[in-house]
Amino acid sequence: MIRTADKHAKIIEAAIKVFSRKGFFNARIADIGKEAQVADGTIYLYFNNKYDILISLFEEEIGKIILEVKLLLDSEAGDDPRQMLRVFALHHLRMMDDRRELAEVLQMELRQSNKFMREYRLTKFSEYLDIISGIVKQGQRQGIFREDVLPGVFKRAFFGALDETSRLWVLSPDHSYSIEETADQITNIFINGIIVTDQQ
Amino acid sequence: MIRTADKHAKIIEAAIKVFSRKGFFNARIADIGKEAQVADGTIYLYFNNKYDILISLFEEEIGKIILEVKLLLDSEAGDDPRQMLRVFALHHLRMMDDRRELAEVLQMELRQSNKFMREYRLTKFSEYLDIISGIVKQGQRQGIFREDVLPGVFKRAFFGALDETSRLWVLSPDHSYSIEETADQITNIFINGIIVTDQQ
Amino acid sequence: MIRTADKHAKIIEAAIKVFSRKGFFNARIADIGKEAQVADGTIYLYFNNKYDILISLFEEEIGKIILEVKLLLDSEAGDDPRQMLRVFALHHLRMMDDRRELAEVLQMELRQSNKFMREYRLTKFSEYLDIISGIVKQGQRQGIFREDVLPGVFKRAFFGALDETSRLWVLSPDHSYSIEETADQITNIFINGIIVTDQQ
Amino acid sequence: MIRTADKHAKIIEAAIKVFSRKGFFNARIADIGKEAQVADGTIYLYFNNKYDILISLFEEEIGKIILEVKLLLDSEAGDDPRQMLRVFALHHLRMMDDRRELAEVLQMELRQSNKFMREYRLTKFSEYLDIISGIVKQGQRQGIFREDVLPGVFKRAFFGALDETSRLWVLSPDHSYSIEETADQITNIFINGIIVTDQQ
DNA sequence: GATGAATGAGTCTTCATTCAT
DNA sequence: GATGAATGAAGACTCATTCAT
Repeated sequence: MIRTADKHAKIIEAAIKVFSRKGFFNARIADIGKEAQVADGTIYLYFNNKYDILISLFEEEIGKIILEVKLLLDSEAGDDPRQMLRVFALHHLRMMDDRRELAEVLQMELRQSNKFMREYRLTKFSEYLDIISGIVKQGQRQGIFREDVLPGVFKRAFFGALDETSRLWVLSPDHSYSIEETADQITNIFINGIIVTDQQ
Repeated sequence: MIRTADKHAKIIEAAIKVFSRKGFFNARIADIGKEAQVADGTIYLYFNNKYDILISLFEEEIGKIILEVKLLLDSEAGDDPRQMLRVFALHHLRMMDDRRELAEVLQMELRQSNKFMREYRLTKFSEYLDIISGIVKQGQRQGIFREDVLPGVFKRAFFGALDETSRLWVLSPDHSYSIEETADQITNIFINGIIVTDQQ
Repeated sequence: MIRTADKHAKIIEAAIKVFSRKGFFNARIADIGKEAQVADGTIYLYFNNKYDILISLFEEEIGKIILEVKLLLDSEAGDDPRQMLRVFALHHLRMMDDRRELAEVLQMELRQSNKFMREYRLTKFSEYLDIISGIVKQGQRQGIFREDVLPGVFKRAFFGALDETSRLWVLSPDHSYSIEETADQITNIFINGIIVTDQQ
Repeated sequence: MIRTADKHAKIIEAAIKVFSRKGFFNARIADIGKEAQVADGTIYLYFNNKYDILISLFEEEIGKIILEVKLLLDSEAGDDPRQMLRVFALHHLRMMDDRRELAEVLQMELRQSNKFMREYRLTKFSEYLDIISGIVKQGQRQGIFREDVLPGVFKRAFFGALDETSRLWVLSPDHSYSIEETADQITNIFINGIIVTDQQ
């Protein structure tokens, strides 16, 4: 039914707003209900419990981001892994800037969840990080990136750099530097850091 | 009094253990009391409330880390900003590996706190990050690092990379790569990323 | 309509199963709906509320039992009040054994209901007990039972003895004694207890 | 500490009142707290949960009753099992009459509990019933009661008769017959029912 | 200073009941 | 008549904090 899909989405949207405002633990189910304009009990028709809302939110929203970034990589990065990293970084920072509330939730709650809801396994998040290591591996096959770079370390370092940087805007929304500038800065550092140079 | 100092420290230590095990919100004051072998009420002789324990923990422990890393930079890095970044990275990862429980607390709770306890201002954390930007600035003055690198962006990117990487061990303590190897990987990426090269 | 009667009966049957399994208070309307294969809302077309299901169940099922036992008394007990008590006891215990689920509901819920749903007056239950006192009175008129026996006390004592005894099977369905044996034991005690003897 | 014992007892007393008034399921913890003049949370310092209050209540109160009746049997019944049954019946009915609220709770809730809190095993209740079968066995050894009477059936029948009868007063406190009269009636029936007579 | 019993506000979750379809 | 999605009141239980000892 259309109703059903509607309400599920409305609740997730409301939860993003409320969690971003108060944090997961300080948010009350009643807050989400009010924001989504449904009764408290209705939430439990779509989610098992409060944790389940957070987990669903993570998986669904990160799922959307993955689709977006993959589309963008296909259409705008060609086959150049340097360009791909640039596209990934720019998309990540833009998304974090456009969807401020979602960004806050991801930054604040994802880590806790990783630990306390281990049963759920944040599979989508892993998938997101694996896009980065995939790019690195491709670049290594193409002889563009150094062979000694560990993709599994790089993906975390690159994501960590982007994530920590974007917190700047989430916390203080008046950028001193533009998103594009920052994305360039970071991507340049990482590309220069792993590119094969003549003298080496 | 020495006793007093004793108990304050005992409570902080206990809080680190309990918060790392359960997270701040799931931890009960009673848990900390039991772990520290003091009565619940005693905790309120040393801290204003539950939040205050977390904030004090942050400031004091990060304060210690700052002292350690500054000492190390003085004694082992000479005047070379590349070496300084290497020392910083290695110290950070070692510390996160040695003090696993503290590492978990910092990684899980620092972000939430940044937002919800704004009044407290995590001044020590800022100070810690500023060590990185200080190194970059020095390197730029020495003509070793590129002028166009923004120290304020770099410090966050570098810290983010280290932080995200170290989560690997916190979550799955059986490293596949050694700490030294990883510290080298990351430092190399960042140094290569910002170093002044001949052709430029 | 036959359909209607059908559904009313289906719901009562389902309620017996569910109440016996979980008890009245722990049973959910949804459980009954699922068991009866009707929607939750449908139940409210046939009953005013949850209590009403229980009360209807009592009155209807006890009504059936009364009809059965009266038929049996007519056909098998002749005019002998001793035989009548025997028939009553045997029928009661057999019924409790055959309809285990109904037995559980009666034993567990009848007492609570007596108190909290006073408005409803368990008239059928009173009628059932009055069969016993009727037998006693007849026996007294016939000079078989002692005049000083109070039928109003006897009916409760006799019913209580049967009821409490039958709980043995409801709780632990593997009898050590047969139903007939037990019915005889109890009836003998009560008949011997009130019969007019030569020496008295 | 005396305080502790005090509060535990106060809560049990309050629970008896509240449960007798509203029944276990309709009673709210807040009701008990108010009645006992303690905060809701305090109740959870002395009991694990709502069920635990009921179970504790059962075990403790039945424990007291057992002590009383055993004392009475020792002091007033001599060695005559007929007299012992009489004493038991009289004590039971008197107690049910004197402690009306406790009586209601026992009559209304004991059966449900038997089923739903099986884990707890109502050991004290079993012990209480075993006093009856003990008397019967003694009477059989003395040649006063018939050998073919099954003590395990008798104990339930006798208790059931007393229990069901006493509900008369609990529900409608204005007796038409005195307690002594009723106790005599029932005991006579049961004694006559199982006594060895000359002709047998 | 130290204790820990007591407090009671706060919240997730359940579920009987309703009503638009 | 039948449905079942939606409602929202209700209540068991937790736990940070206090304060008399």
